[in-house]
Amino acid sequence: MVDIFRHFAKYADVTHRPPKPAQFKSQAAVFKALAHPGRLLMVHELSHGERCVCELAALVGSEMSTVSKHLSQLKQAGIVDDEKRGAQVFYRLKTPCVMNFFQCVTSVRTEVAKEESAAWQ
Amino acid sequence: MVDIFRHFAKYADVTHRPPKPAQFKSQAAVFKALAHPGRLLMVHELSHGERCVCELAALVGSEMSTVSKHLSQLKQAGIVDDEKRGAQVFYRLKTPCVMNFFQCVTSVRTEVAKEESAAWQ
DNA sequence: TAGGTATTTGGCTAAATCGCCAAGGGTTGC
DNA sequence: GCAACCCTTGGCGATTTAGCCAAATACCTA
Repeated sequence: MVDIFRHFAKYADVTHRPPKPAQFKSQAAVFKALAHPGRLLMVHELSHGERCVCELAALVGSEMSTVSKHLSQLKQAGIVDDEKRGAQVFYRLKTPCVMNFFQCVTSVRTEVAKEESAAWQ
Repeated sequence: MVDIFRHFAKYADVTHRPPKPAQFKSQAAVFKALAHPGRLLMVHELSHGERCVCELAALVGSEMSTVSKHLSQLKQAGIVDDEKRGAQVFYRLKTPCVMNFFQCVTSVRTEVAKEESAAWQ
């Protein structure tokens, strides 16, 4: 039987934490916030600069209340930050490194698409 | 009124595609596959090398049927690949660049934790 | 103060997800 | 063959998520 904990035990030694995956739950929350086409579109748009809620609502074509909840999720995950100026609330990317994901994800998807098209041959 | 499509129109010009967010749906599927603590733990483990299903099931402490479905999701998203050898099925990371996510996500979470601890002062 | 705009929150229903159990298929070894 | 093991699939109830509407809140202007 292989010792499946050998790598994880090494990790636990470094962090001085029990091998319980609490940090994975926290990290999963970030990915969960990005796991929605509309929210992904908003993040992409925010990479060009800050936007108010009404602009993003028009972009994704949903109710403003829906968009507001999506932005709340992104804020909760630590991906965006908001600032109220007058009657409007402007959102901006908090951690631009999130945009680095897109290149990798795109490569993943193009690889998948390549295989799917090959399956039709 | 601000022209909310100015940036998106530019993007559409480059890609020669309509501004419909079909690619965002595809990308969201990748993030959705990573949006689970158990799957994240498995991906992390697979970054050290290939593992069979029973090893991963013991690692996350779930039924093998549950783990098998999780791995199926990761495979569907193009993140992992599988190979059957004898009675066992080994999974491995297909796109190691996925691991680049973790550093950024960790920075996001530590930033959030910093703010949360500051809120207790 | 009243009215219009911008945003958030609550509530509701439909849909998706999760994890378990049971059942089935494939492989190894006796 | 057949028993044991590895893995996948189907199905089920419980939980979560999505998106709309309505209501509440905050701000600006007249």
